[in-house]
Amino acid sequence: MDVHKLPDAELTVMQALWACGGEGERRAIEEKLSRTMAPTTLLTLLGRLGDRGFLKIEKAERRTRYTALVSRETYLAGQGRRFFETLCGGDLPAFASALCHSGLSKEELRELRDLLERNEL
Amino acid sequence: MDVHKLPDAELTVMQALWACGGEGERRAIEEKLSRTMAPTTLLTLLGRLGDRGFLKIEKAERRTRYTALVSRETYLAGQGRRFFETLCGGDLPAFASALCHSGLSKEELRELRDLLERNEL
DNA sequence: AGGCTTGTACTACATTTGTAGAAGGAGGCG
DNA sequence: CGCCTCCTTCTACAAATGTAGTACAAGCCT
Repeated sequence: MDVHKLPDAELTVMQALWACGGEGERRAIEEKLSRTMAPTTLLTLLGRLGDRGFLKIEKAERRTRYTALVSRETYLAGQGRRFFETLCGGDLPAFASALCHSGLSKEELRELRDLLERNEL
Repeated sequence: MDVHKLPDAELTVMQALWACGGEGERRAIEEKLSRTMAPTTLLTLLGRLGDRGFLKIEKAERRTRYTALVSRETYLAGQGRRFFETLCGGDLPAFASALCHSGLSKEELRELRDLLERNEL
């Protein structure tokens, strides 16, 4: 249940993999990356993510296939929890205040409330 | 406006400093720490936080006084923003979903909505 | 005054993270 | 068949992070 935090570079790669629908080859992932990095760098990060159990690596003759083992939703939920517990110390008012001052517009906040209400059911 | 992310160990120290009301001497901070660490370790971390501009270090003859330059609220708001923008990619529904699945109870979620509504005004 | 206590400054070092070059294997092309 | 290209594996290394020992200054106790 406790999803470990990823270093920034690895998170970037996971985001790309999730953007590929959770699986793909190196090339596809590379295209979804929000910033460039040497192919070997990407491979290194993918390897580390594999070690951490965030994805599965299947080697074919020519290509290698990467499949996410942790979904974006799961990861986000884990980090949301982390934010609330670790950063805010489990203090709801502090949490709410942080959200309110995190640069969201009034409309966005209103929408967020709606979404929370609907999700809640 | 963009508050940089702190490494875990340094965050732990800042939390302790904030718990001291934003300023104090090494000893006071040490008492608020959520976990133990060698005094020298604490000093090292305080020094690094000073370098980052998170706190001010004033040396007296015998004691040294540490004063937070970044408030807890500011930091939390910055990290909330970071969570929304970087982790959730600015996607409000994903953000809401993450909050809903982050282990908060129904009551807590309801309270969160209320707090958001009140803060919003 | 001599030694113990407390506090700080330096220095050190293992790990983790960020990045990538060198090298080797496999398929395609002239 | 020999070469070029693409992909991956290994190895490397600097910077950031986590943790702490050593050493030295200022009081304090006897």
